[in-house]
Amino acid sequence: MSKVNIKVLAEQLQLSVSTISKALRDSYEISDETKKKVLELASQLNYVPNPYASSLRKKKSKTIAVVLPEVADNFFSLAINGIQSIAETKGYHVLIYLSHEKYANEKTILEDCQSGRVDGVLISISSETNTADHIKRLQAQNIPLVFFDREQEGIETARVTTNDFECGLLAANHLLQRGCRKPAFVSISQSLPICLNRMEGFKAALLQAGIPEMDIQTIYCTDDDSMNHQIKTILQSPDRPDGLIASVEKIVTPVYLACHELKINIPNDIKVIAFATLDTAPILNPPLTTITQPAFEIGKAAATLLFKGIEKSTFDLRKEKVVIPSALFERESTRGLTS
Amino acid sequence: MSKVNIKVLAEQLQLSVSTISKALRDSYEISDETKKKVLELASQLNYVPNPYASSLRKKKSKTIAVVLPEVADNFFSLAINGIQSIAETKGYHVLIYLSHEKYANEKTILEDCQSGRVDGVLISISSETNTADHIKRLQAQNIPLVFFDREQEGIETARVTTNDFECGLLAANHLLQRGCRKPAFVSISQSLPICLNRMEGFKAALLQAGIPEMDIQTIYCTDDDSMNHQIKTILQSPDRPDGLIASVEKIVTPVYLACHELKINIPNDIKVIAFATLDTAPILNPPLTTITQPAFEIGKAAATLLFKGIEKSTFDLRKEKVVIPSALFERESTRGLTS
DNA sequence: TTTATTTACGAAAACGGTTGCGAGAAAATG
DNA sequence: CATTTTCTCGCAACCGTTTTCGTAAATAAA
Repeated sequence: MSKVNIKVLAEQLQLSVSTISKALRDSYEISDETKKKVLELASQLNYVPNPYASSLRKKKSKTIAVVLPEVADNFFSLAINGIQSIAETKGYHVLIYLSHEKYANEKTILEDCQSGRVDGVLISISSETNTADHIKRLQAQNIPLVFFDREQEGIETARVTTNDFECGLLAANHLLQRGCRKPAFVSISQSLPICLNRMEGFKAALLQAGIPEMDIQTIYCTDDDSMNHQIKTILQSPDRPDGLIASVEKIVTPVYLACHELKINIPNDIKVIAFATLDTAPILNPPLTTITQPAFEIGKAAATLLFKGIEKSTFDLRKEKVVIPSALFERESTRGLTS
Repeated sequence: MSKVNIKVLAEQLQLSVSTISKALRDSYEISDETKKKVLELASQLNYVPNPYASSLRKKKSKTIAVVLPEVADNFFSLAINGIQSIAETKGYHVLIYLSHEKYANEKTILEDCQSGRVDGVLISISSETNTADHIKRLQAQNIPLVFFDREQEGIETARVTTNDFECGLLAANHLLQRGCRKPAFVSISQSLPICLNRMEGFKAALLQAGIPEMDIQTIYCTDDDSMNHQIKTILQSPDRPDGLIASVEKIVTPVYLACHELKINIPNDIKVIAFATLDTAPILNPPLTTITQPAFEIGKAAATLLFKGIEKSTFDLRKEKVVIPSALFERESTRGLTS
C-alpha cells in the first residue's frame, strides 16, 4: 500500500503540511472545523505518524532500553512486566537488550544507547561487570539511567533494590533456627552487590551465632556449565553443609536434582532456602522455602523513577534509592527442629 | 555533554558533511587517508550515529517488534531468547510489546507497528483474538509478519509452530496407556489454534480408544482469577477425571496446589501431563510429565524467517510453515499401570 | 600536448514531521 | 470608519543522515 504521510493529507485537503501537523497535535492555532476534517481523513486513510521523523525533530524517542543479563529467569520476566506496565501508561516503547552476563555485550549495548535511540535506560548489570566506565559514558551524554536489582557501585544514580543484606541475614538465621550448624552460601558472582550483600548478611548471622569465620562455606558457581558439577562436589564433600542458601533462582534446580540423585534428603540431611520468585516453589519436592523478591514492584518502581528523570528536568535521580523488601516464605525444604 | 554529530566532525576536519558520511560508511569515493582521519576523530569524540535520522532516510529501522500475550511464562521467555540471539547477529533491535491476552491491546500495538517504527513483526496472538483484520491491515502496509506458536487463521504468512495436534494425541494416548479411562483437557481459549489443535488431538485419541464423545471432558479456564476455583470444581466433581492435560504452563501450579489441598494423589488418583517448558518439572512433587515445546528454537526459526522476509524481497513468506516437534518427557506424574 | 578517465570530494535534495514567525481575514474595539 | 485584536493558516528552517549528481584535480591514454 501507499505510505500515507502528512504531505498526502495536505494535498488531499488543499492545506499546508504545517496545518496538518498542528491539527493532528490539536494546536490552538487551528480551527475546530479544519481539525475535524484532518482527523477524519487521517483515520480514513489510516494515517500513522512516523515516530522517527518526529523524534528527530523533538529529540525525544519515547523509548527506553531495558538491559538484562537474561530473560529466562522468573525475576527478570516479572520485572519486565512491571516495567512494561508503567511504560504503557506513559506511552513509551520498550527495547529489550540481553547482556548474557557478559561485560563486553553490556558495554556495546550501552554505547548504542548513546545514539539518541532511547530517552533512558533501566539496567540490571551482568555478573561479570565490575567497572563503571561504560555507564559513566552514558551519563556523560545526559541519558537517565536507573539500576534495578543488580547495581554497580561507583555510579551516582537512582537504584531500586531489595533488602539484600537483611535477607541474607534472615535466610541464615532461618537455617540456624531450624537446626543447621554449618550452612553454606552458593553465589554466582564475586562482584555483584546483590550476591555480596546477601552473602554479607549470611556471614554476619553466622558470626553472631558463634560460628568461626573459617568454618563458613561460600561457593561460587560463576559458570553455568560447571554448576552441576560444583554442586555435586559440595554435596559429596566430607564436611557436607547441612543447609544451603541459593543466592539466585537458577541454582535451585541443579541443587534439587543433585540431592535427589545423591539420595540426600531435603530437609532432613540438608535444608535449602533460595532467593527466587519461582511460582512453582510450593509444589516442588519438597516445597521450597524462598526469599521472594518483589520483582514486579521493583520493575514498576524503577520505571517510575526513570520516567520522572526523563520528564522532569528538575528531578534529580542521583539521590534516589528505593528498597522494596523481600518476603520469606517458609516451606518444607527448611522444616525441622527449632532450636 | 555535547551532542556530536556528523556536522561537528565535518567542521573539525574542514570537510563536508557528505564526505564524513561516506567515510564512515567506508565508501569507495573516499580516500583511505581521509577515512582514517574521520574514523579517528569519530572514536575520539565518541561519535555515535543517530539511528532515527538514518532510518528516516533509508526507510529501514533495523528494529523488529515482538508481540506477546505475556512474558512471565517460560515458553515466551525462552522464545524471546531465541529471537534475540538471531536479532543480535543481524544487528537488529527488539521491541517487546505485551497484549496481556487482550485483543484491543494487540490491535493498538499492531497499529503502531504501521508507523515505520519496525521493519517486521513477530507475533504470538492473544487468547482473545479471533479475527484477522488488524493483522491484515499491517500486511497491507507490506510489513512482514511471522507467527510463532500462537497463530491466527485466515492470514497468509509464515508461521512457526510445534506439532500441536500430534502432541495432543500423544498426551492423550500416554494417559490412556497409563490406565486413565476418563482424562480431561484443560484449555485457556476457545479460539487459539494451539489449544484447539491440542484438544483435537486429545479428542481424536479418546474417540479412537472407544470413549464416547459425550464422556470427553474439556474445561475452559479463560480467566486467570477464576482458574483456581474452576480447577477445584473439576477435581471435586462426582465424575472426577482420572487424568488431566494442561494445555499451557500456567495451569500447572493451580492444579498441583488443588490436588495437594484436596488430598488427591498424583499419579494414583489422577495423572497429570502438561504442555510446558518448566525447568522445574523434574523437581516437582511429583515430577511432572511434560510435552516440552522447543521454545528457544521456535523463537530462532521465527526470527530467521522474518529476517529473510525483510532482507530478501524475493523471499515469499506466505508459503512458509515450519513445524518443530515437541518432546514428551515422562515423569512420575503419569506413572502407573501400562495397559 | 591534448583528450579521456579516474579519484576525491562538495552541494543540495531528500526522508517525515515540528515549530517560530509572519500575514491576511475576520471580529472586536474605540 | 479607523484601528486593534483575534483566528487561521502558510512559509521555511530544522532535526541528522544518506545519496545523487556535479566538478576540479590528478592520472592515464592517445
